[in-house]
Amino acid sequence: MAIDPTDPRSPSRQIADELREEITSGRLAPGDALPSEKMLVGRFGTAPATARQAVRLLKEEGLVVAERGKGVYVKRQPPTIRLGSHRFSRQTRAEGKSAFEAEIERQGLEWGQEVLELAEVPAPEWVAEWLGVDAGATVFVRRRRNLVGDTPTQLADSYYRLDTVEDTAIRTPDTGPGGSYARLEEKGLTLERFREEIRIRMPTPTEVQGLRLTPGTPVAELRRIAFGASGPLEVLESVVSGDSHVFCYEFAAPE
Amino acid sequence: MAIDPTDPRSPSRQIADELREEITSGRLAPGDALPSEKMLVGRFGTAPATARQAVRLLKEEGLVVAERGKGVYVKRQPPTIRLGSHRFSRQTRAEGKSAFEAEIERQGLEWGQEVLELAEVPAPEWVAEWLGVDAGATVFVRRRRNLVGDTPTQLADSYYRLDTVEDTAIRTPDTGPGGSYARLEEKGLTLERFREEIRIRMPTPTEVQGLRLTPGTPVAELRRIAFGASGPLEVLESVVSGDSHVFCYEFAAPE
DNA sequence: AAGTGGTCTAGACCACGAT
DNA sequence: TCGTGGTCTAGACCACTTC
Repeated sequence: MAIDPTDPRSPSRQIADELREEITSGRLAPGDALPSEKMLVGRFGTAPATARQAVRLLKEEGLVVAERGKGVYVKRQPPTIRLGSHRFSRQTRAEGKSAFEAEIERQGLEWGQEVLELAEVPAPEWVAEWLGVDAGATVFVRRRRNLVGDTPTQLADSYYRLDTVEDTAIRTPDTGPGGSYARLEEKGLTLERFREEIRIRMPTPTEVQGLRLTPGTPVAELRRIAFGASGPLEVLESVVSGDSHVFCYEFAAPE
Repeated sequence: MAIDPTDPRSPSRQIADELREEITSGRLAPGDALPSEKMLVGRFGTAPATARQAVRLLKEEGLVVAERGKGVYVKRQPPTIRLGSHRFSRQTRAEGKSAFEAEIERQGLEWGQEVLELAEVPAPEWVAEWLGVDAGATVFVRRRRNLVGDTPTQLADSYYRLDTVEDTAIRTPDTGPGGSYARLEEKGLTLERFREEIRIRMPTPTEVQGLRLTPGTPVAELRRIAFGASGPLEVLESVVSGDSHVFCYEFAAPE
């Protein structure tokens, strides 16, 4: 139970491994408090900073989360949001629901959205390339934050060519029933296929704040391009917290 | 350039933000060395541990990587491996290439694979469910590690029902040309569709070692089920390093 | 030998939560 | 008020790399 000086692992590693074992074995369940720093010092006989280092390792692994003035707790699993290709069903749009909304309600969760910015901006390089416009051309961007319950789970920026969204509710805070895709189809711009790319990384400090992420939570960066008959209609970049999302895809075996 | 005591950010945050700005602005390019701990102490006038704390924040963000006895360097972008639905083309199998192999060679990279274990094991719960066998039933598992160049990038465990792989090279170290999917099709088990789920998390210490991950690198956990006409043929669980992979999917707009 | 990061000791003060 | 974690000071020793 104490530190073994002959062990090749450093003391902080030994403490971290011991606590991790208690977590994975279930002796410490999600929501349970870890021993406080002082208790670890007493139990293992190290300096406070060494006990802290051990707890920090577990935080970096995303196993535990500290709450200021209270203690360090084994992370609870947040409700999982499944993001799948069935999001883009025309049928759900007909029912007046957006892709995100449909996905959340299908799972019986509450839903919310904040519009952060509506603006005309110079297109970032990759957006210009995907939208098929000149580098630096002006495009319309819709930045928003999606909420499940009262916790933000997704930052999403949609980019459009100016002529695509001309005279549509996509340029206004409320896009109306069925969301922006419904507005595009009303204009005769039928969505035919999608391409998505998912990258994985640690969040920037801005994203940590915007998504209220706890340390040790990675994010997925999703880029989507929605194609109509005549070319790309929307390019989306979205950052979602990794601990509450699963991406699901189904596809037939190609030739 | 020094610490501002009136700044609400803690000194280590101020140093980290300053260094991050130098990285994102390009003044410190990928591969460049950060100022050493002692230089940071001289420049900002803090205790060594405070400078260390700043560097640790950047490591947790995955922006920098420390090399023992040398210094701390801005991370280089490793070559990106695109994992897309076109991996499973029957045509590439006909050319004698496995899904992974095809993907790598398409990008002009070198390829390797180590078989870690071939065994009959009791099915983990989710595998039993996906394969459609009883919980705890015996299944065949093929554990392997994929390499690009000499760096491991992917740990992959494939599970099969015993009757599926009976009398096939899938039970042997070398599955032969076209990989295991080619062997299944030779048996008349045609692959018809796939379902994939991607989760994002921080790696376990075992995975850090197995994939030679640097601190601050998240991983993706990919679960795939391959369906034949008569039901599931293979269930795969794969862990891939987040900093060298992009997942790509294309799909038509569903009804 | 000199420089680097990794870890540790042994304290200190602060902000915050619970009582 | 007391216990908690968050941050800091001011050193120390070690393992490793480079010269």
